[in-house]
Amino acid sequence: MLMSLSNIESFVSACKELGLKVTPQRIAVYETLKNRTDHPTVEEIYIDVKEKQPFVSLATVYRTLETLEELGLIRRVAYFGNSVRYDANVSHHHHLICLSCGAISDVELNISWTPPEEIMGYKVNTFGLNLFGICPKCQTKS
Amino acid sequence: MLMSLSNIESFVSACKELGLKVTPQRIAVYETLKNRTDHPTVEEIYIDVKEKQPFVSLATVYRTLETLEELGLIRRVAYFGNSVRYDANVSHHHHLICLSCGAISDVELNISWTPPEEIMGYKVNTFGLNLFGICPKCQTKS
DNA sequence: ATAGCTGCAAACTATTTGCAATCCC
DNA sequence: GGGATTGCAAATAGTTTGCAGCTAT
Repeated sequence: MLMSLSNIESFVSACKELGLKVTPQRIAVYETLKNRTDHPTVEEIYIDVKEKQPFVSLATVYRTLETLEELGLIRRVAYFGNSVRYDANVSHHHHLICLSCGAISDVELNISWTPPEEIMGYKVNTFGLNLFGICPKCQTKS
Repeated sequence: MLMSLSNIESFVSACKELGLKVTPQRIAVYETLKNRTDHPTVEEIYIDVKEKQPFVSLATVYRTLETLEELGLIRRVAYFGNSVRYDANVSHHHHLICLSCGAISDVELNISWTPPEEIMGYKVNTFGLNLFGICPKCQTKS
């Protein structure tokens, strides 16, 4: 399943607006992430990206992800394992996390709850809900 | 502020029940974590523990935390920085996370919401809410 | 007595950085 | 052309592990 052209195009125009150069590596990283829903690690993204850009370096993938995250085009995900995971879905959503294998899936939940604007001295911006459980695959294994 | 004796005692008896040897290092690690509310990293715990056990090794702190976590005496916390953080509060509670400095505080929130038992094939056990914002200290700095 | 712990040092994994070459605008 | 970006390799940070000696039970 390829990413729709409009997604690439909107990524390209976002880059231009933000003053980022549009390089094939950047497109490949973003496109890879956009095509996955499983919140891959940097290493996993790197493996995918190499199919399109065989000479890409891991350092570039790290740098690209960092840049895109700073600009809000992708999101770093709360994680429990020992490596960072990324998500191209920057809209407000929540996560389902497998306690057995660490997989993370997006969930849409209608929660009629808004966080307090301020609590314990913190100015609250946003919130995220993590549901912990066992994913379908791991249920089969056990 | 020292930890109350009853906390140490209950930790000791929990260890005995679980078949763990009660070593001064373990007590020091647990006590250190129990005395803090800021979800310290392993390095931070190590620094504190050294005040009581100057010859403790970092590897022991890592191993102790791992052991205590497996037995449910402490909890590994969702994190965004590049090191793991721990929490001696194993009761159900939520987190306030500072987007600027990464500090994590416990919050008690009354949320009249229970997660679905099953969603998208996952068997859901529990959930955690993260509120993201800016902590009091960082509000002052900016 | 002995299984479990610990300290040390070395190994490993994830991530970051310096730098020269290259590429977009 | 020129600053941003890349690839490579080396450096760093965080964590884990092997092993010999020690300690709680």
